[in-house]
Amino acid sequence: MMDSKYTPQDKEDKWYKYWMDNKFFRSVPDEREPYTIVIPPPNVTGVLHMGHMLNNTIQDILIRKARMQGKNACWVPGTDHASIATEAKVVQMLRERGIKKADISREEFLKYAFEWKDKYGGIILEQLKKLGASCDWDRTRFTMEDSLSDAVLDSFIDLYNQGLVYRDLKMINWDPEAKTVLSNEEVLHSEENSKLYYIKYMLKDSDAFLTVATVRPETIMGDVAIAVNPKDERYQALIGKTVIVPFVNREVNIIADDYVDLEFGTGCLKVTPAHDVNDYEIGKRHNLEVIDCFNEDGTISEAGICFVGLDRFKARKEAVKELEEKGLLVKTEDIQNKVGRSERTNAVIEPRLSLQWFVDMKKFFAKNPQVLDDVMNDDIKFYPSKFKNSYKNWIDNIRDWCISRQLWWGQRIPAWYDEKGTLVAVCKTREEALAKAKVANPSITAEQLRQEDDVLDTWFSSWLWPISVFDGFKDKDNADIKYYYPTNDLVTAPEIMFFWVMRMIMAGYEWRGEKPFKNVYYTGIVRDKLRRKMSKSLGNSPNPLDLIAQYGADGVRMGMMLCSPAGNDILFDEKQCEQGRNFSNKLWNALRLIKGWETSEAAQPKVNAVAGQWFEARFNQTVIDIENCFADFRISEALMTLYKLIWDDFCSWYLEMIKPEYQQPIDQTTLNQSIDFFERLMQLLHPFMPFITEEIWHTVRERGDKESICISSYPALKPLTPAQEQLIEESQLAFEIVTAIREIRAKAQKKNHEMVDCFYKSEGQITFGLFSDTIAKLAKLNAFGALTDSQSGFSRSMVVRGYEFLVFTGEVEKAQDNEQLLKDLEYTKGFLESVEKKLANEKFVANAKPDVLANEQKKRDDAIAKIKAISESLGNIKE
RNA sequence: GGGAGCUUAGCUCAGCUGGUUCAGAGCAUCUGCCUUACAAGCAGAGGGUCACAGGUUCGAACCCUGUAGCUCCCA
Repeated sequence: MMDSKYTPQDKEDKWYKYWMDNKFFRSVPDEREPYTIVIPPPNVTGVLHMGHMLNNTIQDILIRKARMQGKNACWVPGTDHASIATEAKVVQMLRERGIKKADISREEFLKYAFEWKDKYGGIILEQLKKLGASCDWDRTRFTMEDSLSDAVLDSFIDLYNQGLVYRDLKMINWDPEAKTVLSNEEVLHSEENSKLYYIKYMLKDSDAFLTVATVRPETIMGDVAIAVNPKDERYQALIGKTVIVPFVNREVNIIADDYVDLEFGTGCLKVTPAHDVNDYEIGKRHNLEVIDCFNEDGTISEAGICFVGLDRFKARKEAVKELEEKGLLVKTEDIQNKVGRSERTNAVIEPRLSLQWFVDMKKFFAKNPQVLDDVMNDDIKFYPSKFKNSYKNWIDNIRDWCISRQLWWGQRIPAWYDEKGTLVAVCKTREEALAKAKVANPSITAEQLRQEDDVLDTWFSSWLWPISVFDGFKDKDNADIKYYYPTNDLVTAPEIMFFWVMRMIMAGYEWRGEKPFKNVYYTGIVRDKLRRKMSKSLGNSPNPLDLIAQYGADGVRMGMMLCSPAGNDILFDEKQCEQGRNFSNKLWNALRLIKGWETSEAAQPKVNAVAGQWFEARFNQTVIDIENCFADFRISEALMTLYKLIWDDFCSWYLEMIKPEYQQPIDQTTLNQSIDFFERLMQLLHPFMPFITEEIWHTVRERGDKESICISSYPALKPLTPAQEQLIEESQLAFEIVTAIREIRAKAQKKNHEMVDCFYKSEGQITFGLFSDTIAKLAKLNAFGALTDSQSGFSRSMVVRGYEFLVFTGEVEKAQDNEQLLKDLEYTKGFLESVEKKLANEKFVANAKPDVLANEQKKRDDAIAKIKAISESLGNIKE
């Protein structure tokens, strides 16, 4: 006998192994229609978090469904090399072994890095398997492998040759912890509590002073001017005068510049071109010197003269202390200001003037206008479409993309310099570079050439991903890229729109002349019940693997999907997984019921035949509903629709209709029909809950060695016949009647096994179609028929759709039981009144469409009938 | 500061181009059931002035204007 509780743990590993052993997820080009998803490559250092769970569950649902629908489904997995994160891990590993990065060569470092990657880099992919992800693991790619690295270098060189990539000295975002530049997108800005310091700057040869407000006193040593707004009447007389910069006693001028905000602080701005983007601009306008007083690790440099070697935040404290001692600190204010932090290290970003490589985005879009256009005209469709706005807004205000990073882990930029540091060539090999260099300088030798030290941004690899995973750079016309590209769907979080989505689209048009995917589905962000984003630092994120262990992957998948409408954040609550687990158990018990039946030779009873016809109709109807949901990526709605079909229609109605008396056998026809339904329900459900559906599919019927539900044929779409439509219509009336009778039984405190009689008035006007016997069975009736004079005894009455029924419960009905009827009567009268008012309105009759009008008339007639029935019913009770 | 979006039941959300009893679903709640598939369950029930104020219309959750509150993106 099967256990009454489903235990997923032992089943899930078994089936994943079965799928892998039989290579069901393998895809190679053939004559079928392809359906392709490339995974947005997770960070190789990463471990599975709730965001991944959601994201990959959706991808798996899409890919499994496509696979069952006969498409050649290909889901390409892999990871990106995550330069900053991985480099930090490797440095840490080296430190543990007593090795300093500074003491080893670049080549040695990379050897260690690959060693680390081989050892720890696959964790997240293994975790995806626990989730049930049906990736083609033979296609697993990594952004640092040779073919993909070549693609990165080739595309860099290509862009350089077109003038789309350039090197320039600019203010950039510096991460002093990772000691590298970051792109704008990798900097997160948020409001933080800071202090605003009001500091005296003495006028030269005078006791007078200016008060300057700043949040960054540690940059005073880099001050080269004080700026005021030219319109600021307070300071007109001072423009052109000289002040003394504290600490360094530098003499600087008071200048006038429109940028200065009259309202902020005192209206006087200290200008530090090396350490602020706006100051840098002011400096350019006024030809000011740039004094960089920081080192790359955020400590004060020699150029700072004071506080040399101190960390910038310690220097700030020291500076404030010293200013106070010198009497130069006027006051301190608490303020909130925007602070930029590194997405990776959380270090406060330091604006820094630096020579870096950039992609000229405006020029790129001018060359590839489809990047914007094809999203706006839905050639690439965004779900939900509201994200088109953000996309456009971002492109309209685009800034150049900084792609160089001061790291070793990554593709080294293929640029070559001579001994003076002049760029002489952009090409892959030293030999090529030498040939190019010789054109300008015939005497140059290979040894004199120096390759760029910096590597390319990880995102400069992953934007090529939809092409490079199919080796579309190495061999432009290979069979894979021709077959799988463009891919179908990209599933990712909205915050990734600029990192991946837009850049993948850019790369797609630039190198393939074709979009990389047809649809982009943006998932919500996973938050906790309090709407806080799940994060490691808050500790509010459950460990996904623990959840899987507790509820089963199926339960967790279902739990996540039930509450994630497209584009809405999901407020994760373990209760949802519980709901998923409960559903698994429901399925399990349905299986138990069916497997427990003995069969008889008896012919199929009519009730069972009707049940079969009805469920077939409901099934077809739901398949269509689900398909429509999928067409709009309303995946959670698809699941809910299916959930209700299985729980309500199949378990609560269908199985109850056909269930034989206790320990009685069932006829073979009904059993076959039920197994058939069950099997098809499991197929519909398989994309959502792959494991339990496989288990049931194998249990409910004998299967061969290499058979699997995951490669079985998804139920076909069959439009409903008029007869089926009618059957569903009839069933709804029948169910209403059953529910009403059950309610009366409950009120009359009838035990489940106690049978009652039910008779209806209005004979001839009401028909139950094929459902008379079904009603009797489900409502536990002895007799069900038209009311005649022969019935006697105590009864309760009920009204369904304007028809009156008497349920003979054998007990006296109390007055309080009328309440519901009275309420009903009142409501219906009010309803009738509003309908009649509408119909009496000449303008309504004149303007409304004919079908609307007809409907209102029908509503009126129905209401009148209902009022009559209720009144009669109330009359009965009084007697 | 610029842009986008949201506000419907206790919670999370559906509600497409105004008109089917349109005010819905799931969860939660309440009541009664240990009925031999399932208490991780069964059967029933209650619950909303559709943020607020105006307007358009025969008719508004839906369209328009304003107000309040919230969220996100960008600077």
